[in-house]
Amino acid sequence: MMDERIRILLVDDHAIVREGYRSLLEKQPGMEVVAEAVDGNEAYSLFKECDPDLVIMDISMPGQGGLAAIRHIKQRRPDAKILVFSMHQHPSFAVQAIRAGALGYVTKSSEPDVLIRAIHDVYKGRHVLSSDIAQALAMEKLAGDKLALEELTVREFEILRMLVEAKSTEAIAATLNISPKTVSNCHYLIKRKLGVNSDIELTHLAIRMNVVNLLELSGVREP
Amino acid sequence: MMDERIRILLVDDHAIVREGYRSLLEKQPGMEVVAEAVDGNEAYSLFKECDPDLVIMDISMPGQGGLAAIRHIKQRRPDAKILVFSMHQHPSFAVQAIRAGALGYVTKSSEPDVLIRAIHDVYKGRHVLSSDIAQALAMEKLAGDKLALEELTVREFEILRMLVEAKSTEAIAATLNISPKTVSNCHYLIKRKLGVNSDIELTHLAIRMNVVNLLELSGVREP
DNA sequence: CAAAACACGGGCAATTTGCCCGATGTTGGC
DNA sequence: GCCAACATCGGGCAAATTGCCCGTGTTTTG
Repeated sequence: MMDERIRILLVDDHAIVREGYRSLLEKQPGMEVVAEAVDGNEAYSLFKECDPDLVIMDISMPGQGGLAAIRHIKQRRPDAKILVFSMHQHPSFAVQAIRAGALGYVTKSSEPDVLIRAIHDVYKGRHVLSSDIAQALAMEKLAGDKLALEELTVREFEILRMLVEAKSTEAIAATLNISPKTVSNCHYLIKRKLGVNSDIELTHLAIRMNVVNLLELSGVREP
Repeated sequence: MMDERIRILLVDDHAIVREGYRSLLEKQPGMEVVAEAVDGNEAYSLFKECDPDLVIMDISMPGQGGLAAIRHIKQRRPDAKILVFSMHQHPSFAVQAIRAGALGYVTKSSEPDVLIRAIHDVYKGRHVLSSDIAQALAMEKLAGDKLALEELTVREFEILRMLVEAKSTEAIAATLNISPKTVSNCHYLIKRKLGVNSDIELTHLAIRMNVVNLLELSGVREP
């Protein structure tokens, strides 16, 4: 009865962020970090091994990304509790994460207590969205500005991100373990769904939608 | 004599990252976090107020970002020790940060001990680059893509700009009163001269080189 | 359980790309 | 005045890619 601590698997590629989680969660009597992973593959392996009560996951990681890991975990255990904790403010990310099977989505700008509350909620099986995201989504809905991005499937979204990072078709195919032809097909479907007819337009759209971080592509220029 | 702890000002907009720093730095006897800021403005105010020995700064923050803050601080106190700790692997960031006046640049993927070492080095006035960045910079030097842009003829540059604005080959041909075939040829020559092999890479390069205005492409940014 | 949606990939025509070539200016040094 | 160097302009053609359709398994959903 005493021992109902939430056993947590932590997934983030930044050591300092993991340090932050640990430090934060150690102060919570009802929580315990039982494992840490630095990418999607390790996340899945450790999930199998540890069978945690809850997973806190970043979704922008090198290699096999977080979305794939979420689907993978959900496939193995459909009732897994996954809370995504991402730096991306753009609501599309939240939409994709929830569709991939996450129960909650909280931005890294959120205060620690928001995260703690989100963990409790997700642990109880409730959906959680941090307020900035919820607001952005609401705005979008009100404006009727349904983003074409949300029409994309999780897989397509995943491939889109790799494409705009200028990864080659072959590289993407190798990463995802699928045929280059499938990637190429997907590339075409993405372009059709988004209504663009060149890779350059696609890149613009991706930048505008914050699918990729402008700052990662550009030298920083500040006034 | 005993009390030569390095007094540190921490600047990062993510609470969890600050938590991570604090937790990490608390374990270091020679270091002490004397203040924390969440953006560039607050960083400058607190710098004036606290006069810390060293500043650890993230550079991708909302509002007037970290680079402006670095310049501002350096202007006030040219011998200020600033260590940039950023999630961005792209070397442009490091270049910009160092130019702005930072002494060191370490990526967030780095292990905690790398950060600790970097702090000591920067405190002593030494330059520090994390090894992934150093490697990327070396690569860039070898590739020499900075000079490549200057190899372009005026015409090529003109066409490049239209291309990255997502104008079609036909539209460009019509505008310039030349054959679409010429534009297509030029497109190829540009890619060859710049050493890229896809339009997406071309777009990235163009954005990095400021051939196109980021703000024109990026639409509305989230708060 | 049936229908829809999705992931995956083959096939194939229609473009586009990559690369080479030659025909014209036009600029600049000798 | 002449040659060289270079930029501009485009044709040609094989190789690669794209656009589009299709069929097959597998989940999700109503």
